[in-house]
Amino acid sequence: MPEGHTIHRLAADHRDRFQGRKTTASSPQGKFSDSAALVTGRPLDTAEAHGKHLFLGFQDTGWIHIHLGLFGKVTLGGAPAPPPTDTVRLRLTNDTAYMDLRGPTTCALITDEGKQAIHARLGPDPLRPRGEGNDPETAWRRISRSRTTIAALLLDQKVVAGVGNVYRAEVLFRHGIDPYTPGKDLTYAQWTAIWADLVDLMREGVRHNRIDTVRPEHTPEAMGRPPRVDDHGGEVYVYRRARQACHICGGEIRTADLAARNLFWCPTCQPRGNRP
DNA sequence: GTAGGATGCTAAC
DNA sequence: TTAGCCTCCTACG
Repeated sequence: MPEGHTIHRLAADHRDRFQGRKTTASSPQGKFSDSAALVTGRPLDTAEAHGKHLFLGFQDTGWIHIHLGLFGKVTLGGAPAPPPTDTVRLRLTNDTAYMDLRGPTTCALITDEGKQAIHARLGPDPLRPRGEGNDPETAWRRISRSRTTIAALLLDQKVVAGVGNVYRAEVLFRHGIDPYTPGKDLTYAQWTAIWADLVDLMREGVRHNRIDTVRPEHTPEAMGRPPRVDDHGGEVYVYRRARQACHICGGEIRTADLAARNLFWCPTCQPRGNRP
């Protein structure tokens, strides 16, 4: 399931399996058939991610722009590909590999200009190379003059690209910051620490293809507690742990609706007073 | 078998 | 602020 780390991992996986090789594209489900026909027979030049957007570049054809949304899923495997099911929006194959895309919000063939327009409306991405505006200062310019809560700002892709509901909850917990703190009340030091942490956490997420945020000293083993299993694959402090005990203080994790998303936090470890 | 959610986002009110 | 989109999985009868 897709936050930025998933998409950057997919870009790398596509480069490994498809780059420089003739690709066959099809749309068993039908909605991408015309564009698939244009791509078929072309080699993949490159694959790139910005936030939660994936771009697959095909020689002389353009870019397949993919956004997984909440449900979208990519399956990668070796040849021969199994018979596609009727929900497969896009299938890519070559001699040795296949990719199936299901349920995306977006799967469209776009031009260089179209791609530029998407980059232009996205904020800096902790997983992209630093420089040319892709840095914490660019985000800070918006955050530091916003009355919106830091929890909402972190999910705003124009402010930071790639952070989703899990990283939002976890990074705020790791820095002891009340999610309802207005952006303008955050200190620059707090923000640069959050950014640096996102860089580390999300790189780790790309490497392991899952979200782990619990520091070594807080693992169940280190705390002398029984092992735990979070049902979304990674080890986390607060995400989807409403009404359970905080791993650090033992208090109850809280949840609330914030801008139509589920927010999780520990009111003890992220106190309201913990503001400048 | 079916309802309801889920790591997302946008257009329209 | 809400409805709508897209799919899969779990919990509950």
